[in-house]
Order: sequence, then structure tokens, then C-alpha cells
Amino acid sequence: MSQSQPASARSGVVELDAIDRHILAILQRDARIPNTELADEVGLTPAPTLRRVRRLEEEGIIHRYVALLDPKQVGRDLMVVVRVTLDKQTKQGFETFAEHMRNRPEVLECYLCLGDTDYLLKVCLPDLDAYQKFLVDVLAAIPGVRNTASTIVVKQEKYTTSLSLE
Amino acid sequence: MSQSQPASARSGVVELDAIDRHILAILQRDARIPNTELADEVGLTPAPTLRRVRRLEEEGIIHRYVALLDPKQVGRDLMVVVRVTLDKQTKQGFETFAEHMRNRPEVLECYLCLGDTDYLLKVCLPDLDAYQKFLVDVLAAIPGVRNTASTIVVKQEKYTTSLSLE
DNA sequence: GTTGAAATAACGTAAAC
DNA sequence: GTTTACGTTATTTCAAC
Repeated sequence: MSQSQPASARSGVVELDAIDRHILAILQRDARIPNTELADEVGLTPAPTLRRVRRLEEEGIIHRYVALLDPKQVGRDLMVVVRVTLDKQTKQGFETFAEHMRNRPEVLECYLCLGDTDYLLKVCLPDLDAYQKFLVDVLAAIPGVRNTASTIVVKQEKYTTSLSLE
Repeated sequence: MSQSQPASARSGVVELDAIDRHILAILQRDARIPNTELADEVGLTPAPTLRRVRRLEEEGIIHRYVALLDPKQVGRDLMVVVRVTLDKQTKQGFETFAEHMRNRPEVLECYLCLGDTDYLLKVCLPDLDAYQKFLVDVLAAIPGVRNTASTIVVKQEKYTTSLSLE
């Protein structure tokens, strides 16, 4: 190796050792585990464990800690995936649409995509009535929306936010 | 009201008052907020605040606490949404497929859907090379998979796990 | 049934090594 | 990475509304 920099400095991606990956795997499962317990699980004492967690937070590898709710128990029984195409694909049109989606709390995810579909949305709502209102009052009201195609979710077979770090 | 039971007991959906919803909104933003601070924000003292949080956990309204990572910083630069249709729609075929998806860490979400599409998948991987391997070695290898259509995500315009509790 | 106050135990955190 | 020490927090108990 003639390079003097480590891989992390060259690529911009921070190098993670086995213990870091172990910490991340655990925190992705249980964000509220006490530091002492986390330290036990990864085979370190609390001090260096806490230093690693703080580093992972500061580097932005750990983006945030969140509580996940049960949608059904809070009255969100309907999930819909929507494919959206825009009339004319201008920078302004894209930005307008994305901004609208960011302002709508029922829109959990919004992705700009390759192919026939311009945007993919994941929308979570109480029922079909609320969804119909969303289609008409929100989506159809955004200038430049040509077409939408809705796929209704019947059953959630898997849902995880955990990235496997192999 | 002639009913002797409260609404929560009748519907199976737990009743949430304004403070509960406030707590849930905060914990969905920051799962690691100290209980003392949470108490301040919702206008209670720590003891009753903690009791409410524990109740929300026990009832399963709070499903879990997780750390969300930055996919790019852990080398997961590619996200793909896949529509899958099965050959014959038998109970066994569905269950086999769903079980395969649950065992694949790169599959973050899997939904059984109405309409032309049988399953929708959200898959997160390092690059297109890894995705090609996933298509050939994983998806195509599952018996009963008739057809797949992949939509590649170019940009994540919005991503949240927070449910708005209006 | 829910809250508030006080006491204890557990934990997070920083320093020195 | 370890040990020690300190301040903060979680958690329980019990009294009050």
C-alpha cells in the first residue's frame, strides 16, 4: 500500500470496526439500552463504549433515536404506496412537489425515482375515506401532477429500520 | 350515554389524552430524551410522566425504540422498490415468499398488496452490483415468483417514521 | 385514578492514568 | 481501554388531591 491515508479518509466513509458495528446493531434494535448494558454486550467497559457512541452520533452515522408506534393502535389502519408522474419534468416542478410532500404529515416517505414513475410515496392514514380526501384535496391540487396510481397495502409482512452492516 | 364502558374498552383502541399524544410526538422525534426533560415539556413532574410512558410501552402503542442510521455513511447507497407478482396465488406460496423476505436483511419492508402487484418490497443495498445479485440469487430463486419490476430511488425527498396523531 | 414530593439506587459522564 | 469519582437521572414509595 503506497497510500498514506486510511480507507476512511480516502472515501469519506468512516471506518467502522467490529465493535462499532456491534454497537450499531444493538442500538438499531434498542435505542434505550443503558450504556452499562451496551458495554457488557460488546465486551467493553462503559467509558470507551460511551465514547464510541458519541463519536458515531457526532459523525452522523447515528442519525437520530426515535420511538416507533403501532399504527393500528393509534388509528392509522391504512397504508398506501402511490406512484406519481408529473406533467413536465422541470426543476421547479420537482421542487414544488417535494416541498408539498414534506409538509404533509400523512406522507411518511417520498422518493424521486428512475423510470416511468417520477415519485413514490408511502402514505399512512386512518381509512379509505381519509385517503380519498388526500388524493383529491392534496395530490390532485398540486400543480403539475399528471397521474397517480395507488397500491393499497393489505398486510405488512416485514417492517424494519435496521440496516445490516456486513 | 347508556354504555358503562369507556370508548377505549369498547373499541380495543386505547384512549389517548392530549398529554399522551404530546409524549408520543416527542418520543417519536427523540427517543432518548431524559424523563425529567420530557416531563418539563409536557407540563408534568417526572413521576407521572414516567408512568404514562411505561403504560404506552406496555400497551404496545410504543412498539420499540430504535436508532436510525445514515444509509450512505454505512455504505448503503442504493434503495430500490420492487413490485413482485407470484405465479399462483396460494396461501402456501404467499407464506413461503413472506418468510424468505423476513430472512433477508437487505429487505427492509415487505407488503402484501391489492391490485396487479402481489408484493411491494423496499430493499437497501450497497450498489447496483449487489442489487443484481439480489434479483438473481434471492428473488428469482424463490419458487412461485413470476415477475419483478424494480424502481430505483434517485433521491430521498422525505423520510420519517413519525405518525401525526391528530 | 392521577399527581406531587422526597428518598434511594442506578446510570451517565469526565478526569486521570 | 481502565479505574475512580461526581453529578444527574431513573425509579420507588408514600402522601395528597
